[in-house]
Amino acid sequence: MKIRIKDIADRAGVSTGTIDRVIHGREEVSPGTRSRVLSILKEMRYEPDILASSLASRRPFRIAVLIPFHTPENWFWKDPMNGINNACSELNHFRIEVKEFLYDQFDKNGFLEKSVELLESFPDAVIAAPVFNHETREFFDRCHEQSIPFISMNDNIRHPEQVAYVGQDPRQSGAVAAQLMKTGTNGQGKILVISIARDMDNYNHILNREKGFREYWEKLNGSAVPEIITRAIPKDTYNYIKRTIGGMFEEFSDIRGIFVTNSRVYQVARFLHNTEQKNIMLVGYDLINPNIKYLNNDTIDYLISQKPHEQGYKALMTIFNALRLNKKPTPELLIPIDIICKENLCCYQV
Amino acid sequence: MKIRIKDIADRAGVSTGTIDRVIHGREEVSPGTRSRVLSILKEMRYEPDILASSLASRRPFRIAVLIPFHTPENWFWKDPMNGINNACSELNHFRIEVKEFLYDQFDKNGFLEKSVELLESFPDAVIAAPVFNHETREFFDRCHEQSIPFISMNDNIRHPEQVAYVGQDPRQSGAVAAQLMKTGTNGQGKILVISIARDMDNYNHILNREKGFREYWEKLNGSAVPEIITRAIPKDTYNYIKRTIGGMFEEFSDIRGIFVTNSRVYQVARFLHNTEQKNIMLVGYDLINPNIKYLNNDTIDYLISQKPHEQGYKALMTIFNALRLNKKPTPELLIPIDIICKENLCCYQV
DNA sequence: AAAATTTCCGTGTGCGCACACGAAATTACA
DNA sequence: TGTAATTTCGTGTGCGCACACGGAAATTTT
Repeated sequence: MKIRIKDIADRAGVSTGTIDRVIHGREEVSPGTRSRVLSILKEMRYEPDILASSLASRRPFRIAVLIPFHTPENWFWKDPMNGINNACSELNHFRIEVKEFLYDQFDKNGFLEKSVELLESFPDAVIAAPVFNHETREFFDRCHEQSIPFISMNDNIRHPEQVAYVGQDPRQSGAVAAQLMKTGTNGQGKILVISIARDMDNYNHILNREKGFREYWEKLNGSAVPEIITRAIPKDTYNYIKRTIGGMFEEFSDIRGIFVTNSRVYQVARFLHNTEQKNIMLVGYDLINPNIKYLNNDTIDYLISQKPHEQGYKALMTIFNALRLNKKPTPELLIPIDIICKENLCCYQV
Repeated sequence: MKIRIKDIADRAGVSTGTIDRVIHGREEVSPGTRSRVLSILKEMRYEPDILASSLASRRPFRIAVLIPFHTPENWFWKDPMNGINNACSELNHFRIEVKEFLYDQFDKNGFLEKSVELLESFPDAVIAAPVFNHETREFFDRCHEQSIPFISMNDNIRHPEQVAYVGQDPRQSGAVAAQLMKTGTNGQGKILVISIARDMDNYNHILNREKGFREYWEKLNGSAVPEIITRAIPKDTYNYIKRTIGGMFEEFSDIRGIFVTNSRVYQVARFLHNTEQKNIMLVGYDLINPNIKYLNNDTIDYLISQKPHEQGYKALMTIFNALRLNKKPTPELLIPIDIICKENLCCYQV
């Protein structure tokens, strides 16, 4: 039923050793038999038995991870790493090893150093998050030169050679936020779009989310459309935010909703809570603790989850499936845009 | 590093064959050595290598599935079965076999026949959906007698011996629907709760969803609370539904929202669409085609997904993990209560 | 033409486990 | 005490593959 190396060998009139050499692309095979074996392999649709293969090979399958490290103040990259490690432990029967190359997400040189270190370790595959766009692109080129397959997560840079991209569509998530806003405000009044970001971190995401948010209303015809006021806040200290948002409330009347384009939404929630403004609809991103706190006391109405854990998990699973099981993935693995409220929160917490 | 049977054998002063007999609970081992080996196994924390184990054993791991079949008119059980089959093909390296025992969900005798047939095939594990509560309970007892592990999905019956339950919390999903309703109506006006169900299928689910919906408003203090009017519709023909709902609109003024407690929400959507009532908020269940149609044309505002595919997938994965990998699962595997709108629909469609 | 390389390929062993077979030890029975 | 029956256990083989080793054939060198 199942085709084994032995079957191929019999058919080709050579020994299993030769088949093995062909399969693994090793030398010491004459061009003639090599091409003959290759065609028989294809013809008989040989697929290696991953059980026997993993059992017999001493060397583990080594995956290198190149993402920023997390700190007590910046836990953003903690969940993706956990997701990767969880996937790894689920697959550890297959002798998988994950090696972490973690860098400071604000230090370009640190990134470069780590990426060199990574390439010198000659891993079997790479998972990377493109924080520094240009540098990551060069790093991927280097991977390709060394013929190391790689996968990108969280932020798409569409390298022609990448196995896949795992992440969320930021435009679409902006549209989801707009739909929630429409349900809550019915298109009346004004809506603020607030981006709180120092150092432009994740700036692409923020821009695209806002874009998707605005496009939603443009596509709407016939219904009422609110006035949308955008503001970028370059500092994430509470005092600064309080002053900025407070100023906007003085400047504009009839504000019905606020859409915060990233995880800093808890700062706006804090402001609304402190000033006891109950009837403002508030939507933001990410299930981090301060956000959850304000979700539970009804200051934040909805959060959109990026599912960082699942991103890491899927990245590892996908690259394993692609390389060990020969299952070619869809090039863009889009993570669902989950809408979280107080009532369904519990199911999403790991 | 890793403990093998050989290590245990050396330690116990016997051969690997004896260890094998102890591990598999076979006879032909003296009580003395058996207990000695058992304690050494525990002490050294032996865990079998599932790779080698699957490779060496000729017999596949046979899983029996006892759920209703689906028809062109009743596709409810199609996705769970697909989820099971997908999980199976992901695990098929490990020599897994799924055998389906499908019955008519309205025919109790058919269920009984299939369950007898199943037990006579002596599977290694069972996945079942408890449509007939009492009969399923007896069936689980029978499984336990034959020492066949089993897992229940979609509807919880809490059998003491079951490996786990996979499904959604219907109460909580009712609360989610209520939260959406509150966002959309702000607690003003009246809300209808409609249950369209012939033959009381899934009746428990329906009751609990309504319960959760009502409890949400009871817990609310300080805010406006709408008047909630419940109605059960025992037939699912459009004419009947049109008459009933039409009557309610005549009877009650200021209806702002409708919550349909199951997948028949498309019938209500059809009514609203035909009568051109645009400002009624409509929330229901399940991503089935007619519902998706009305979601896309803005008649249905939100759908709650039961993720039937994921339920089947998780059921199989869980029982495999529990039995082959010795990973004990959490007894209740609750599927997230996903909120679907037109904008995030695409990510959830398989 | 013999020797020295180099190219090409077959054989054998082991990964950790399952299971069949048969041997040894023990017990039962005459 | 000897034999048969039974219990208890060890050995060997195979699952499909990876990889080391060494041998034969082809090629080059002397």
